[in-house]
Amino acid sequence: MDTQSLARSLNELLLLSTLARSRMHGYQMALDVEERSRGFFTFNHGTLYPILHRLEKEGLIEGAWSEPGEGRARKEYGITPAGRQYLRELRSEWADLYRNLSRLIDDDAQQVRTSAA
Amino acid sequence: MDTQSLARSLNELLLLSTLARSRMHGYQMALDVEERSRGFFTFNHGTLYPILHRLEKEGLIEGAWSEPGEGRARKEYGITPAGRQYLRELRSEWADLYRNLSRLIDDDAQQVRTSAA
DNA sequence: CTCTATCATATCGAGAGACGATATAATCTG
DNA sequence: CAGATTATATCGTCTCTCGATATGATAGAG
Repeated sequence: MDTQSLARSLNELLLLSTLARSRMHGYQMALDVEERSRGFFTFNHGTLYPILHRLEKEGLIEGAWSEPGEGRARKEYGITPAGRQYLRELRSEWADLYRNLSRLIDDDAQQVRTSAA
Repeated sequence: MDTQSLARSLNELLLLSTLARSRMHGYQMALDVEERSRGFFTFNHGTLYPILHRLEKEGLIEGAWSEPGEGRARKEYGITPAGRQYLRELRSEWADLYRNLSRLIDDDAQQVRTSAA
């Protein structure tokens, strides 16, 4: 496990899984994640945009600026096939992580119960 | 969710839950975590010791050097009551995190399945 | 019509912390 | 005795989050 990149991995997972549901622009992704998680997950703007730029650079998402004249300028993103593949990997990594973590935690809980008895 | 401190939180969880099972020294904790997770979690030494020092400073663990003459000098740690309390909080935080994450992921998986059908 | 709040994107500096490298030394093994 | 392993410690680098700050468009209030 690369613990260093956990935050990055989680942020990417949240954004990509949101984009997998439907195309949308950055600000909307942040609102969507926050709303769907009932406020549990949030995005700082200073975190959000650099991640989107990185994901686009890596070909995992694709962005297109709205036509001038169609209201406020925004960049709408969609997930690419590579992005979907990477999303599957992230999902699997987090499932593995939590599976392994639970096993240790459950062991401990049992241990605590035993030694407290 | 404070995503920045995820790595820190996970590392602390791994170490504290190990110490909750039995007293041991730092190097042994790293081996223990690695062994019990069948190699999934590992600790770099450059990560391990600073964390132990921090946890001790915060009163979550207590260390005592082995008597000189009892073989190789090592520092044996035990978890404090405050440490056990903090461990419970960490467990709960991670359970919350994964519960919230799964909910979003499951939603997406459903969406993907639906749109692929 | 003007003023303010919100929408929307962007970047920068500071700080935190993991990671690999490096150091030190005792002990065990061949 | 030599090399491997045990055991702790620290330092510099690198990555990344986070809060602050900037910019400007648009919508709604008065």
